[in-house]
Amino acid sequence: MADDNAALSDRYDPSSVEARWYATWEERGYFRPSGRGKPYCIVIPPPNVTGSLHTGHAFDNTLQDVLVRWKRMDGFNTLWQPGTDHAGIATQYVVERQLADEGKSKDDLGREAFLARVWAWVEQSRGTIIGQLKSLGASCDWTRLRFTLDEGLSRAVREVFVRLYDEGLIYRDDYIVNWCPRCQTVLADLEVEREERDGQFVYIKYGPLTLGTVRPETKVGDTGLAVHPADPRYREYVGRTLEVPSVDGTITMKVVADEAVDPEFGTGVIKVTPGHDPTDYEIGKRHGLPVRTVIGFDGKMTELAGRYAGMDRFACRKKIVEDMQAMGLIERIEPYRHAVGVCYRCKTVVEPLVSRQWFANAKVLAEPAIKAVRAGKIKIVPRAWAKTYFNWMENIRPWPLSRQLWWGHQIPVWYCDRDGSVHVSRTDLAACSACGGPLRQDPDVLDTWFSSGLWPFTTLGWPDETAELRTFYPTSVLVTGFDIIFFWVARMAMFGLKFMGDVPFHDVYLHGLLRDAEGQKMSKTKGNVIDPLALMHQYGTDALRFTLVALAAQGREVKLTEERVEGSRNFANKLWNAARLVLANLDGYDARRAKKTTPSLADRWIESRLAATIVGVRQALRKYRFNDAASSLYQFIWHEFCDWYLEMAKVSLYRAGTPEERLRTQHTLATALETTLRLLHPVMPFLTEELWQRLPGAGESIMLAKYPKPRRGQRDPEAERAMAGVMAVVTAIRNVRGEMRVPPGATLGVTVRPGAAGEAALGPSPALIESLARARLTIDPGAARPPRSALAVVGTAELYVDLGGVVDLAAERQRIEKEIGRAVETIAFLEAKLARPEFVERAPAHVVETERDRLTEQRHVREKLQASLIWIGEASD
RNA sequence: GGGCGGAUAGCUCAGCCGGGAGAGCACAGCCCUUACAAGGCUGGGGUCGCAGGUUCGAGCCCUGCUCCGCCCA
Repeated sequence: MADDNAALSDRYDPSSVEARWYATWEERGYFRPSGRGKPYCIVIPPPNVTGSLHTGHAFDNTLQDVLVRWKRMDGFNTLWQPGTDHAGIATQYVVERQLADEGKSKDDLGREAFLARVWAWVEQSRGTIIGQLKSLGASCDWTRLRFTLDEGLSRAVREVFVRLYDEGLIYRDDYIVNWCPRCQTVLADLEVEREERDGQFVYIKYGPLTLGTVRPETKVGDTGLAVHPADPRYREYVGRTLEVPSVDGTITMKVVADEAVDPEFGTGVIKVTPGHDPTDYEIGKRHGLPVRTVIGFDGKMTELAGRYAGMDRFACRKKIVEDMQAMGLIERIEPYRHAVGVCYRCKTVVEPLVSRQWFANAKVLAEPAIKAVRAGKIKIVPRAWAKTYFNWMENIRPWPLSRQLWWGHQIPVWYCDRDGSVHVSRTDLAACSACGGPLRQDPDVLDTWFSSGLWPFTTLGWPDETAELRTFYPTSVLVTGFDIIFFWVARMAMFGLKFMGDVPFHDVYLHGLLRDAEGQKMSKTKGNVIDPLALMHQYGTDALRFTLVALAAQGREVKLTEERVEGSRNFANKLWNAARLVLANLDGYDARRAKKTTPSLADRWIESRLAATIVGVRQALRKYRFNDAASSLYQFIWHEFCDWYLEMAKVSLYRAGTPEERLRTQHTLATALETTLRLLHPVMPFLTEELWQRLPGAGESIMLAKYPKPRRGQRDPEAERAMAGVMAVVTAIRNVRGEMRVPPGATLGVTVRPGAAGEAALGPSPALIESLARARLTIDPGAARPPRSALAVVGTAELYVDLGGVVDLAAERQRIEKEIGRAVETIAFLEAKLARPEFVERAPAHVVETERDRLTEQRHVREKLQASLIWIGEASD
């Protein structure tokens, strides 16, 4: 092993490590639940099988892997359930576009051939995605991989549909819905995005009235006019029927009064087009206005549009305005920027249309889901999102379930055309149970979120009562982006409570969304997508993972930059090299003998700091404060272990150490590093395993090792205090060196004059200070300041740094004056604070005490520094 | 229209229960000191968006305002 270690490169090379360890872990079955301990379960947010994963997925899955690896090491019976989502409309759209590139449409192929084509794509995409997750180090139990269209999950979908139908919670209705003319399907409100578009606000004359509209083409679908009931301007028209000249002759329109009209907007009059606007649909219902469908499912004007029939809706908009202008029906036209609804997949402007669809009564389902969050049975982290959840859930609207797609779970409903009966069934039906006539299955499929809403229990086996379901439901935590609270989190909460009688997860951790450096959402069309594989390849998977964990502050935007990943790569390299140093110095190390030796101040200090880090990291993970965990680890490893402890260890290893001290140092090096690797493993699994395996006494895998636990008595406040003193002295000497431009190579003579506090810490540690500060120390309580020396004040001690013949008195004066300035400022602040009786009387005693101590110390510092100025004055004479 | 965020160093962002503000990167100076130049040491840099209020004390709590962003209708 020593030979291996000697051969360690001075740079960490992830490529030679990652694939090897992942394959080993998977082969040995480490990702499967151990079957021992309390259950801990995360179900993966199933990625859409629409291609490959982006950095946002890497983010989401890294956080899950951190939790899962941590809990697994902590002795839980851990399951990370993987799978993918068929993603109805999204996947169908991707494949349709592929076909379009070949000059074909899905209708050319027909339903069956098209679906075969989608399946082929799915196989490919799914392989890519799983490969990416494995590259990321995701410790999912791949033997349990699921897909929303799997036989079992499909059975669950039917079961749910039938039960809800039987309870009257699923029903068929004619209603105005969002229609995507490109995808040829209904969309739920959630699936419609708003986009700002430039348009025109056209003021049209309707007989004696004038009104503004952004959709003049729907004029031929108008069946009424509406005003606000309290609007005095139009009171006389309410209830009247107007004969108004229009593009297609004269039409009669009833004027109604409705609260929904905003009298401030436009002229205060609106045209009512119940067939093409949700608000108008409601108004029409209230006042008995008929629905006139003038735009069809293809986005073209219908027969009812008269001479515009067959025209595209946007072409018609232009034409109708021209026609009305020619007829003098347009009063004026204003440019107008407004938000239009577009399909969330293909960005086509949606058309509100009345059609017959299947709906779920979301209001009834939502109630228990609201209560569960209120009662704390589901804990949303960060808490602020609970408000958003309530806001939506309390105003939830019927959920349109059917989609006019081919890809997905076909709705388990059969119609008999002979007797008009409707049959809802768990199993396929062939003949009408009533009349024996042939049946026709509803051609539509279910909203993709209908099946993903069942994910936490269908992946565990439901509707069968499996052992996994009993063990792992409710799952422990759901980790996902805040953008799918409504789409997914809310639906899982509803379905879980409905069908399992319990919440689907105890915690929901909602993270921000990954953005590029400019804060832009990553998208393929913008070309700003960062490929996770490319980053992993260039910087190492652990570096990417560390970066993502460090960025996971509980905000809304997570801005990823390559520089950040580079920094993490450097961090990995730092740890790699620290381990090299440790490994290169373990010759003759014997753990059993080493344990009997006495730890030095440095040993006690690093052990205490490590204990503090363990507490900090565990606490951060428990609270899903991933970035805090990352910075604790970074701070400890780089700035405490490497910057200080390793440098101090060199002293006893190379210079001042007795054999026993050397042994003890080896022991601390080995154990502290070993513990640190375990503590870091969930974040950087590959590097930690690779190094851990090289340490003496390593086991089978770091994955099976215990996660570090805090133990009573590990903190050593005395050692931390003493080390703080040593570090302050070292820093002060280095400071003088830096400010006075003394070359780092030169050894400085330093006389220490301990002050009132005694600086007891200096006693056992001059060798440490000498080494770390490259100085030769003389400790003398009675020392006078030698000529040609600079002064540093640490606490109540004075350090005289001998600068040989080269002291630049002007530079020294400048340096001292700067420090006096700082002390004077602090003193003034503290004096003012302590002079106020309110502070002294009302602030807690310990706060007052601390401030008094600081004042005393700062006064002392100022005094010494001022004396130094006098000394400089004399010396320069 | 309703709701929710954000505004802190040049940049990107942390900052928990109120006790003189931190990190990474960037910047400046000195160093190839045998773990690491993907490095070391040192340093400069802040009216915590604005205005009030509560408090002995406010980046943090309250009110109002300005600007930016997101969600819902």
